[in-house]
Amino acid sequence: MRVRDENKVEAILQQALKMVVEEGFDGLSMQKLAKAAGVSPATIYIYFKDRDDLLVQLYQLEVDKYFDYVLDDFDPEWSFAKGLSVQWKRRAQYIIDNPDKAHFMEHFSFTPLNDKVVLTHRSKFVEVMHKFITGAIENKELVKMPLEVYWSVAFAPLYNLVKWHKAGKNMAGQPFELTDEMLEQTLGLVLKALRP
Amino acid sequence: MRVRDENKVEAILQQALKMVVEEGFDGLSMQKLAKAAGVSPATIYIYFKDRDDLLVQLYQLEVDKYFDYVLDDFDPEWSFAKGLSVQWKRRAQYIIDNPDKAHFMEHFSFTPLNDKVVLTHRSKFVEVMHKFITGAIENKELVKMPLEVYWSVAFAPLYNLVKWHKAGKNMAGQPFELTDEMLEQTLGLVLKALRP
DNA sequence: AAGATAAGTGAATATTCATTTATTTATAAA
DNA sequence: TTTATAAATAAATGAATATTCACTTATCTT
Repeated sequence: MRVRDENKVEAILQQALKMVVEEGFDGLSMQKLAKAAGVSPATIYIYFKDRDDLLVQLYQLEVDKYFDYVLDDFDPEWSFAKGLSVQWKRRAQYIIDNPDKAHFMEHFSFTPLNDKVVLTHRSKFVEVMHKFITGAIENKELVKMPLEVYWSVAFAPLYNLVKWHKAGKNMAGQPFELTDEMLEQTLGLVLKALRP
Repeated sequence: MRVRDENKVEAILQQALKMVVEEGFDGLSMQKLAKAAGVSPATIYIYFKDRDDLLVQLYQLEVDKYFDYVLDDFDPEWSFAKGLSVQWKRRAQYIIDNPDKAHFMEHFSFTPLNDKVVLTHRSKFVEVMHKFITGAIENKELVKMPLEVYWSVAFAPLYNLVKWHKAGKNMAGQPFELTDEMLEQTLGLVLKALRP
């Protein structure tokens, strides 16, 4: 039996991600992707049922990698300030180091394909987060609030800043570059918002 | 001379927006759009140079409408708390009342077409915002920070909550519905973050 | 070394795509 | 009413699309 070449499937996935970021979802065609990945179009269909399946699998793989990175070593018993700071900086580091992956994940979530995503890894992730903020609320380190409100206040500003940083321009089209100082300040503001 | 039918161009634009939201940018074809709008494909090319031009114009029109709504009656001389609250609630109202428009605008901004957008109305908007927060900083009503940091902390959480509300599920795929109480609380947290 | 089997492929399929062309239609001005 | 003109269209164009098919190739097992 001929052996499976894992480089091929990895090349397909990473080229697909790159093409979506550079040309949008409507810029991704199977033939162009095959050429970019150095395989035959038919090879893609060995590993993926169809185009949608490829994109959904790619998204799930990237989300898993991201959450693995963010959760690594995380201990829900940490103080709220430490736990949030560590998570926040991990996220910042990952998405600044991997702007294409971050852009793909966010872009994907606005796509109708988002409805096809099934959750595996993520439920574990949310469990840990839930335990973390429930504990923080009990210890009076965090104002009582729904998980979604916490998450939005804590992390949405970060994603927004990185989005503008990647685009090189702010909401008005003016040049914008994110600095460490801005990140520090934003984290400070977020901590201030959430502490009782 | 035959007279221009403005209903036609409006139908084209609104059907395009709807199709993008429901089927993604790769679900928008000119022939399907023409059929949905009740016109011939060739008619679209009377009003728009090509597919990209249609989408870019649509985006700019929607952004202009949104910002007009948000800016209406706004006075940069208001106190920081009042100015932010008014803006925040206006935004919340508009995007909750017009979920498709909001979704389209956000989705678009992750698309390569975003690079083709030129700014007219928006620079005036940013001017007003800049004056507002500069004044607030001078009056010691707002911590000193870049406009982009202010914007991200103030509004990104709102957009995130509405995004989950529209999807009907949160970051973990669990059912989610945004309540007025959550909105109130989020605004409160944002105000707390930004005030000295 | 031979056989079995899954990986991998190039070329073809029918379909859909964005856009154009030749033509008709409606209306404002004469 | 006639004329000029831009709006509007149906039908057509060639290019690009996702996917499949018949076939070849590499490698493990025997």
